[in-house]
Amino acid sequence: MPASPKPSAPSARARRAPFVPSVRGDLEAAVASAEAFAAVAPSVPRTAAYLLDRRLCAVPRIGARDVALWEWLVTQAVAAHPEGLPADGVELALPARPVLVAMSGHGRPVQPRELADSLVRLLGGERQELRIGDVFRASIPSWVPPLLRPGLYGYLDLAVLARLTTKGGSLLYRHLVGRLAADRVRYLPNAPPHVVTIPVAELGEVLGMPAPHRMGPLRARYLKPALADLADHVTAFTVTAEEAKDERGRNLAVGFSVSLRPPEMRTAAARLLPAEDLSFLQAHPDAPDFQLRASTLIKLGSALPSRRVTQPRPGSRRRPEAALASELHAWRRLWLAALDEAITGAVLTPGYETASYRGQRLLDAIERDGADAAFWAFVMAEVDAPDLQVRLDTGASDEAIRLLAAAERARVLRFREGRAERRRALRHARAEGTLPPALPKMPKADSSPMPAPVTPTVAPEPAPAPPVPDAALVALLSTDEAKAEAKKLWWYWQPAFEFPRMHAAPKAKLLLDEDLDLQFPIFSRADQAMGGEYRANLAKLAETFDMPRQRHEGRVATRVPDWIDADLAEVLVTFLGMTLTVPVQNGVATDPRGALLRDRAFVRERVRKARAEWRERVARRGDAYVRGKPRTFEQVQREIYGGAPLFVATVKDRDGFNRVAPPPPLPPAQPEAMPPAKSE
DNA sequence: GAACTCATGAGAGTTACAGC
DNA sequence: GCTGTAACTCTCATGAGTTC
Repeated sequence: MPASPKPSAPSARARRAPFVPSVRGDLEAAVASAEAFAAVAPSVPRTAAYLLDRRLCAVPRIGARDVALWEWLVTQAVAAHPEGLPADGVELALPARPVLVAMSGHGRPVQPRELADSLVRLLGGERQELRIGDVFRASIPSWVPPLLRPGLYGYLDLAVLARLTTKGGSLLYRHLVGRLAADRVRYLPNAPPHVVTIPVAELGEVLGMPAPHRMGPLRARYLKPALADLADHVTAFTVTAEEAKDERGRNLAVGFSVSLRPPEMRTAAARLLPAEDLSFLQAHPDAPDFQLRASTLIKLGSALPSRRVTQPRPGSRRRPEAALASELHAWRRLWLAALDEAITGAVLTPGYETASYRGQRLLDAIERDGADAAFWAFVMAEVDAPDLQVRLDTGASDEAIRLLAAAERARVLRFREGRAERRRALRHARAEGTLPPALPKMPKADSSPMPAPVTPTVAPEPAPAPPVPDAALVALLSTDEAKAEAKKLWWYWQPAFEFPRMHAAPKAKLLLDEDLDLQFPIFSRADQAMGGEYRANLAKLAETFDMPRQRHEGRVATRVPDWIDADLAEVLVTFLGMTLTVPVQNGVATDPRGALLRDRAFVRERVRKARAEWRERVARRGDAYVRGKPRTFEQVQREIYGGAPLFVATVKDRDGFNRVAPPPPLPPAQPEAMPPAKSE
């Protein structure tokens, strides 16, 4: 007799909302030029099944550039069908210009005729006569959609694909990314290389070599050029190959040793951390040139596995445990020590002379890439070759504690000096008349001395100005005065950009109430001409950041909703507050109103998604979860076992099989609502 | 005898440049 | 921005000789 069907409890994974893969990097910004494409380096998610499929390798006469084109086509198809590709394939009509950028990784712009040739090689059919501004047709064959059904994902870097020159290199890169995804390999510092073994015949297929697959030609014509290509252009990992032979010397397989490189800042994922964990940064600022963003530390925590928490064993399905907040603070202290060493020249270790991010080289990197990128590179260099962290191990000596304290004091002095310098510059600029004088505490609406380029008086008018035509609006925002005002507005937002949870809502409210009219008269007039879209964005920013309160709740401090994390906070400030500051400064604000509307729509979508994800997470954590309080044993167990009841009462049925006991009858409805009389 | 290395040449692809 | 062209580079197939 077959066992009675037992309804299995849904696992935690099954109950979780499915992971939605998305492109890393701004595709739209990337295709502006080949340089922008290399800088943004968009990465696209692909399932392991798709990456390990060999039908693309078998396309006759396929080249490295064809692979780059192919991945671009699939990316566009996925973007056009976010709910899943149709089973019978996808017909696309795409502009030629972006894809030419995505194929031009070798320094020379690819020409439309080469795109046309590539399309014929990949998809067959009639050759299309193309020009750079044309739209071309492409069809994704029906074998692709089933391979892209959700599963394990790896990320292909499209900029790497554009740079690779050999077809073996491109195909091997795809295959190795697929194997890393299938084997769930994640970065761990000092982890041994992950070995991917591929039999010779299979390797021939992977590299696109026609049969017969003999090791001699395979090695000389495909494998060596491919490995050299990967060594030159792939940034995510390094790979070496070793051939395995049998006892008679016959080649059996090739073992690829893949070492993941430390994650890059742009690809690291941000995660939710309690605000109090990183409020330390806000209370301990550095000089602007060296100030780190909270989001950088959060990303670092996600990218670097913790050394204090026991990590999952190799091959485990579990993700590595992220670094603890205390570990992030330790990295920050080390960074301060390195900064102090570089500025003062007081050498701490021999690495000062040799390491890539120490001494003057560290200061150069900060000037070139910014403090956050330099900090990231410094930490990754220390992870690879620990030097300063050995010297400054606080458990080893008191001297290390003294050095770290000295670095902290140096940070305070830097910050104070920078602040004093900014104030001196402000006073100097006001004395010279390049900046308006300081505003009185109680501003007079009728005596604003701010010079305006077109009309000198900018007092708020009772009736809204009639809409200015777009050309006039663009002209208004193209003057030198408007550019100066945009620069001033950009600086005005900086505190909110750095510390959004503290400053974003107050800044938005201040701008709405008085500062926009008084300090930014040109922007105020432009906003009136745009129908008040900028003010609407500011109102949206203030409302999103500062939750509405009940009457009995205090209104002094900003009350930031729980679902706003550090990244979303930056997005809100950037897209609602600072939208026009950069384009106006650069003189490229051709459609300011459209930009405001687009940004608001983008933010609305991000907010909706963040709120939905937060609700889902809270619901998963359990009914009695309170933010900031440790969960009970039972809550943790429920999460582990996917909500299945921890203890199940059973009874035997008439056949003698144990069944889940029916739930006990509910207590009588609301007996305590009407307490019985004491006399009873 | 199987598998490998090496040399060679054809053809396709890539790159750079001039001219429009 | 496009086209034509020549030089260069790369890919691929093939065959002779060598090694195990």
